[in-house]
Amino acid sequence: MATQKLTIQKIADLAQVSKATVSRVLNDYPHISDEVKARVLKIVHETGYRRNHIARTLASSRSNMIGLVIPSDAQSVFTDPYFPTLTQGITYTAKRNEQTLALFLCESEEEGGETIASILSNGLLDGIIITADYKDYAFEKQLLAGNVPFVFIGRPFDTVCSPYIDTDNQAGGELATAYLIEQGYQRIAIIGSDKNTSGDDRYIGYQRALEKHGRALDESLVVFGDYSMESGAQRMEDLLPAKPDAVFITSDAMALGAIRTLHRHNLRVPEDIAIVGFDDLSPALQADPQLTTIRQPIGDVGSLAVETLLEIIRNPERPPRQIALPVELIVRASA
Amino acid sequence: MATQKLTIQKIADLAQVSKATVSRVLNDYPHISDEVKARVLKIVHETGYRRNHIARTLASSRSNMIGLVIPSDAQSVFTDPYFPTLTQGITYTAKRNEQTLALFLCESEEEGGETIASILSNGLLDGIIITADYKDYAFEKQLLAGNVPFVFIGRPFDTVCSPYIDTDNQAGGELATAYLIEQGYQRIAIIGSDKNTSGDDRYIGYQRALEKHGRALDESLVVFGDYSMESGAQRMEDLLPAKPDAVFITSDAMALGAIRTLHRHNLRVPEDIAIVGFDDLSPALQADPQLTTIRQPIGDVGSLAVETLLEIIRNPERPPRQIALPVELIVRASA
DNA sequence: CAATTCATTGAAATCGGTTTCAATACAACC
DNA sequence: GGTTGTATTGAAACCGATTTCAATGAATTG
Repeated sequence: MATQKLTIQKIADLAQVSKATVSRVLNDYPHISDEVKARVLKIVHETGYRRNHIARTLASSRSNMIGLVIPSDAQSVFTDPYFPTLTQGITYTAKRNEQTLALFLCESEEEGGETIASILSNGLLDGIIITADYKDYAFEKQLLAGNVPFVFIGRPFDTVCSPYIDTDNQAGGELATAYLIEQGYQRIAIIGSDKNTSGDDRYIGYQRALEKHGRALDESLVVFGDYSMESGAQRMEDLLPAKPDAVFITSDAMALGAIRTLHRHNLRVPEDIAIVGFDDLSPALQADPQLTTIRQPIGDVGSLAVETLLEIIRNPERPPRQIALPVELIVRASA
Repeated sequence: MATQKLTIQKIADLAQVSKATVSRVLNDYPHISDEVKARVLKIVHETGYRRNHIARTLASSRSNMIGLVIPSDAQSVFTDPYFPTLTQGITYTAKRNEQTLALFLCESEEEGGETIASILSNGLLDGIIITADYKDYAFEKQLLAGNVPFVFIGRPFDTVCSPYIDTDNQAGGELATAYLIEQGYQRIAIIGSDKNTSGDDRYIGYQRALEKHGRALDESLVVFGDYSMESGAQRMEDLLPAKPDAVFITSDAMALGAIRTLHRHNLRVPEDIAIVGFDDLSPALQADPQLTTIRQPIGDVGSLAVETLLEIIRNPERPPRQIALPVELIVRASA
């Protein structure tokens, strides 16, 4: 079954038309007689011909290929269920739009810059999606200087004009905290993250909820980790002397770690300390008790990023869209 | 900073040589005078010129791009930390070899077939890596019929001649079971998986260890799940009437679920029932107590898959390599 | 010194498509 | 009937590199 190489020329010969006509048929151009169209399609079908992606790209300067750049340290891509979920949403929507997805993981800032430089200049990709959020973005300048469309996932620090898709972290923080207040908890702590914009926003939401309910901010109830399980365990340790009766923990992974710490101290969740997490990814269900948490539509963020990117590719003039998707409180057993 | 489009022709003009010469310099061909070489490189450096990847591919029919195909149902890619870890190893090694990685997730058998058909015929990829293991592979025939090099990850059912990289699941099963035997446990159960070759192999290892130690196989101590946390929880429930004092659970995620079931029954790990898992991915550390488990070098599997694939691409004649990487027992608190 | 080899370079073909431009044919209009 | 417009098609240019082939000149050989 030696699939001998089929080119558009061979198809043209078989159908007794020119290459140009075959190309037009395949690209669904108008002004082709039904007869010719049928003849060409028949041959294409019979032979199983498929256009060479590379040649199409070169000629049309549209590759139908987009990139996903994840400039993150090895550890978190590994551990954090955030990335698989996101990737899932992206690949799914990319495929639905007949886009091939290229994946770039970068382990250092420098490597990220190099990766982006190479993408910008080698003409392979129609556009790129970049997970931002936790770095002060030198990349943004680089990207704006190039002419490859891009969309950030998560709000980059200090961005003015770049398109991004994020979740509504402030609303999430407020929702979580307000829920704890309404449940009657008095000393509501937060384990936040000060390494990224989402962490900042969730903390802002926390503050806003306290304020709205006339509660003062108690600095001793505020600590910051880095979203990882380990940091959750440690920060909870730091928090115990302040005797909180509830904690808003800004990632489920940290919540998992925190619960372990509480168990070690023979404190029960939620009887002794209530917990609300953030993410609603797998750790939320793995926790014992299962977490009351804020659900972020991570998959949708990925989907929307692809759609937004494709829109920009098609219509580069449009002003950039900056979107924050709504979040939702999921009540389970931990609060 | 309008990066006006640089082509090899412009570089050639600037350096006052022909396109061909520039190409040779850039590809490090021999027989170029040092003087010309230096002149060209200087211009290239000054202008920041980079070759157009697409054009190179078309002309040389080498894209330096490989694909990773994951034909898996949505759920597991999402949940299972196996895939991120694997992907990590693959992207890392791909990058080190200056390969771009394209990612394809397929949610159904049919979609997988279509994806592979398209890869096989559109000339974009130099080769592909496919995660196998849990499907009876119609894909294998399809791949063998095409002329794109490939490597499987995990041993496909019934493969004869296809190259694959796997971990030594039989040895792992034997190691885990033997350890439990040596620790003096008497009624050693297994929660296996009968949906994939790795599950079969781990079960074979379990049987072999029993046999070597002169223990009879007790059917009531053998149940099968599907590697997921939920199935772990359920199968453990099924297992309790048989009163095991130790369980070899063939994935850490299942072990996590199983431990939850045990806790619900007020059974303690490892005092009442000891557990050995398999994988040594994040769930192993999230479990309480942390899992004694079999470490699979998943990242290495990914790396090796890339290297093997590149070797095949360079040298298609070589007979296919089928490799099983060694595993290792990691002793923690659960047994 | 003529003949041969070898390093160095450029012109042109090539990869497999898309797209522009011009040509033709046929219908519609004044 | 001549003019205009429009649908349909093909020839050829083009995308931006690599690679083949031939040409040149210098170095080596007999």
